Amino acid sequence: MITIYDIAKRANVSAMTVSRVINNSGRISAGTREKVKRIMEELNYIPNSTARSLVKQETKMLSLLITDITNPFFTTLARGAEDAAHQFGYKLLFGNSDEKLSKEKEYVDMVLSTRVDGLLFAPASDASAEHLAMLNVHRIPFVLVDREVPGVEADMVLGENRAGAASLTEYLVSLGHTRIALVNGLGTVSTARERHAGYREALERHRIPYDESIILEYGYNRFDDLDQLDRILRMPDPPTAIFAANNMLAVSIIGYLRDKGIGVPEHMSVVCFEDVGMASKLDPFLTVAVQPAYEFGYRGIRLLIERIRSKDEMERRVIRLPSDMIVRKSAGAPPDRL
Amino acid sequence: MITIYDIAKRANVSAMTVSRVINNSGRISAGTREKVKRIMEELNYIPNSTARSLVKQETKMLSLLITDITNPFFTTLARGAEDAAHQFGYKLLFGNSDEKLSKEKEYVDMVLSTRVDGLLFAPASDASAEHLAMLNVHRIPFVLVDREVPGVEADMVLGENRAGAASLTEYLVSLGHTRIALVNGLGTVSTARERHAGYREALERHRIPYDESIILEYGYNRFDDLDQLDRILRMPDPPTAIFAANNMLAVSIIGYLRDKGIGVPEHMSVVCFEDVGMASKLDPFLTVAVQPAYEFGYRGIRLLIERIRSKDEMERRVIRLPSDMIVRKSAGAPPDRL
DNA sequence: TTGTATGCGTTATCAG
DNA sequence: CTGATAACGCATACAA
Repeated sequence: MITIYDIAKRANVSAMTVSRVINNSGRISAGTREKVKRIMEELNYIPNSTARSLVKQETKMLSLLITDITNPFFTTLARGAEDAAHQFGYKLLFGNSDEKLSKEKEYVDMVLSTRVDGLLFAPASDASAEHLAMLNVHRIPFVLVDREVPGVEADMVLGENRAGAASLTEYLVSLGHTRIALVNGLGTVSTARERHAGYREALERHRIPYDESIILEYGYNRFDDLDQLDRILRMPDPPTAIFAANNMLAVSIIGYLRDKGIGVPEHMSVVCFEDVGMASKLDPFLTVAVQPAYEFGYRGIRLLIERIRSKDEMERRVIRLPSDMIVRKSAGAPPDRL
Repeated sequence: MITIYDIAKRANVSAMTVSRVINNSGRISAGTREKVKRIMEELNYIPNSTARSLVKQETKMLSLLITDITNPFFTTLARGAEDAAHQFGYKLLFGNSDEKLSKEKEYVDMVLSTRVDGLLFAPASDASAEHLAMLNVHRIPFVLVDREVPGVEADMVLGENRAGAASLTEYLVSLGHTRIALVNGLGTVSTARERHAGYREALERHRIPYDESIILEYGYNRFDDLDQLDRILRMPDPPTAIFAANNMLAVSIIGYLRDKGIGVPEHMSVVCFEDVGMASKLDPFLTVAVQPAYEFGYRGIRLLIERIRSKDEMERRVIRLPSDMIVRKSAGAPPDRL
């Protein structure tokens, strides 16, 4: 490996001089600067950032922890995060918790020892508080993205889940639906609670009774126990519409309905939070509330970098990003009205 | 920051003893081991891997460079890579070249200075050879994934593009099509060349004339200049089917046809290489050749780790992964036969 | 079983 | 404008 000493020897200067030209620090005569630069080129020298990190106590690495790398929302978010990081001279370490606390913990341990300069964190659930506490112990700055955690004070980039869910629900109501099922994420995740609140709020506004028996809960990426859905379909007064709290759930639900021969939207209307990536381009079918996923990532990283630079002197910042309802074809009037 | 010296002082041992219990190396009396461990717990000690990397000359970090982070093929590949890396105790640094050589170069420079132990590399084009050469200069092991580069000898995980493309084409032929357009990726990318070869091979096998005027070339992620497509649609004898060389192209083409009021498959059959993620779950519509994307990533990382461990003593390995044709509904008999 | 000296590649500090 | 020295946190080699 070529080091600054190799360069120094060849250039007949000290290692410090080489270091200075690399970092453009201190005054250096044009002559030696050119000479050193030339030799660095010749020898294909590349600074060792490990060594630099050790002395400077910073790695210029940020970490992004998401809960589902196969979900287009998170990959688009990742894209935004990567762009921002790259733009500001940071590298990005990715992690995928799969919505699992155990994987999340392993990942937190990993980044702790890697000494990243900061973390953009999408917590798997409220229980992530414990992992966040570890970050605090070790003074690693972090920004929460997409989800918040009760009791944890931090910079955050969140969606307007409540308003978005209310709009989607009201849209169904405007179509004539009064029996609207909610297939939600787990109650331990803030977005699920907020979407639930928005749903309920819309119902109340229109004096539609809230019925717990048509509220279902699943993990955002694990739609396994279909019996629950089956149960509400077999009710004497089954729902005529389903509000799925995220895209994966919506996709699974529609597949399930298709297998049962239940047409969407003829027999059942379906809307959901989050767009479905390529699917909506291939066939603009699903009516959704789209979140600005790229912005989540981009602004999250920016916030994080500002936090790192300002240490604890900046006051806490929370950004709320609105979602945008896109009406397509998966919801229509309830069948009994036709 | 807590260091091994802090632990050592509290435990009345030397730093080396602490280092030994951390690494389970050398013989240590059960007593001191326990004592040291307890104190590490108390102080929330976490080893500084930057320092460790510097002395051990390895970072336990691998890097994955893909060309499109929004393409489900690559995110699934990434998922496999991450699983493998995690399983073998490596961290994964992600990069996204966007099919652009300039971004690829920046990324290569970055990882070079980060001193990752190895790279899983999906080259943007044949011109990536230059960047690969830089890796060789600095003795960074790498494995090529999805695409190969002429003149570059390396371990690789590739798809059976030729056979897959031939199957897809033959399927169209079996449906009765004889005018089949190919909307391909750039000729500077190995997969595009191989898919083209497979297409041509199938045509020849069935004595169908090969017509260059219905071969189009686009970047895999940039389907902009639609005039080309328009031109072949207006031909006196337009194609009755289109073979899109990747998923993004297929999605764009179908959107374009839809806007023109051309129904798929009634007026035009469309098939493509690569599945379309959620879209195929939401509506199993597109007939495709699916590649085992997860395996690409998982096996790529395994190959890379084996290469790192064996230095240059292992012989070169090339893994070819077959694709699987899934017949859905986007292709049918040519309209003039109905 | 445990400790001491040294070095990994770089930068901060202070001296010249 | 340039250089010598120490330090970052840890592990290797050797000694005790």
